[in-house]
Amino acid sequence: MPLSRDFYERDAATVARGLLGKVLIKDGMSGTIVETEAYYGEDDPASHAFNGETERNRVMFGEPGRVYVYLCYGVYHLLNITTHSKGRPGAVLIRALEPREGLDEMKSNRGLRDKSQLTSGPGKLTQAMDIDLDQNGVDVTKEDAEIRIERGREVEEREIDKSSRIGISHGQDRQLRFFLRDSEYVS
DNA sequence: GTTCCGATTTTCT
DNA sequence: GAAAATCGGAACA
Repeated sequence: MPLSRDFYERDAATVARGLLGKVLIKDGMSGTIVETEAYYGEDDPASHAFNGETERNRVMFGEPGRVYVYLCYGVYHLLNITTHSKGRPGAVLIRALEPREGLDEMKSNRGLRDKSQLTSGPGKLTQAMDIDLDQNGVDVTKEDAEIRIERGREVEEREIDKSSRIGISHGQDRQLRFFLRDSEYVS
């Protein structure tokens, strides 16, 4: 059973923390989420929503629990899940996974054999799972959705570490990156 | 082992 | 015209 919409209809940092240990599923491939980042709206200069709604970031302004995919540096797709509520932009960037099922297909998609390199970064995991703009707007709370997120194991507070977000030039003061301290798959 | 650089596209100034 | 939520390969040590 996918997580319900209530799960996503909360503060972005709360959702980012809560997603650690959950399982991302697509096309028979799956992985445990081990690293996330929270993004807000008009008060967050690092967020795509900072300068208001555009065609690209529209889904961030819609209902929570949806996939927001966009192209980074014109090369890599990055996977986010929307949070907060309709009209209040927010999203969680999925930065890294620990591969669980469908390893052969992920290796094929990445052209790699090394398991630890399969999904240890936001651009890598979308390549491994074959995620691109086609998945933008998918509702991850639906049982038959192309991309789903289900309950994995419960994560203890002591397993979680946090830091500043990566690859941004503004808003580095806030500790909005969350990851499993001992995971080998963190970027 | 580390550091540097290019790819490529959307958005905003 | 520049910057952006990245990655992998090349160059060097």
